[in-house]
Amino acid sequence: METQLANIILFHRKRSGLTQLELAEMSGVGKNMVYELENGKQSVQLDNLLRILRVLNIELTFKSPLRESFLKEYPDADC
Amino acid sequence: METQLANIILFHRKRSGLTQLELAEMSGVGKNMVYELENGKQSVQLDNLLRILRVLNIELTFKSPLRESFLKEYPDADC
DNA sequence: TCTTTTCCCCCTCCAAACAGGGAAAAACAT
DNA sequence: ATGTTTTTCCCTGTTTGGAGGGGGAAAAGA
Repeated sequence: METQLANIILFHRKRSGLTQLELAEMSGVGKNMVYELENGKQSVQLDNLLRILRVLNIELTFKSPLRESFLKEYPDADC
Repeated sequence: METQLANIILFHRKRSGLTQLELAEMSGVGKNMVYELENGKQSVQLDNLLRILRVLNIELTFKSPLRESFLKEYPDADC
């Protein structure tokens, strides 16, 4: 993840046949947001990122040593 | 994900035996950040979230229909 | 019970994110 | 090559996140 985020978004946007501007408008964010995300900017609001990922049909999930233990305690967590 | 983020962070913090303040200081963010994240606030800076996840040893990864295709084009992506 | 720790939630101030405009540059067509 | 679309990257005003402080509630521990 981390630095890959830019590539992930770019890749999915291209595959979706969207321009930066189209993706921005569909996501309800400014056009610069998409540009900046695709260029590795990390100082971005989480909810803005999530809006974009939603349009691109990308889900975030987490991995950690405690994951199994967590899922046991929160059985209906979709992550 | 999404709304679960709060639970994930709380769960991992507790298991780590850290207080909100300790986690905040170790992560290099303000004490309110941890509190807000654990209370479901989505308007949070991505890099601040990542700092906290790093301390808690939580990795983010993504899931999408294009994932396999993406990993083929970016073989050394750790996500 | 009394004490200490942790959490909740208010406040203010400052820096920074963000939107939108615009124009040059690059990419992609025809 | 010429036109068209897309991307890059300025700039500006507005908005908001976020740090730090602090007080009181709540929980934990003695």
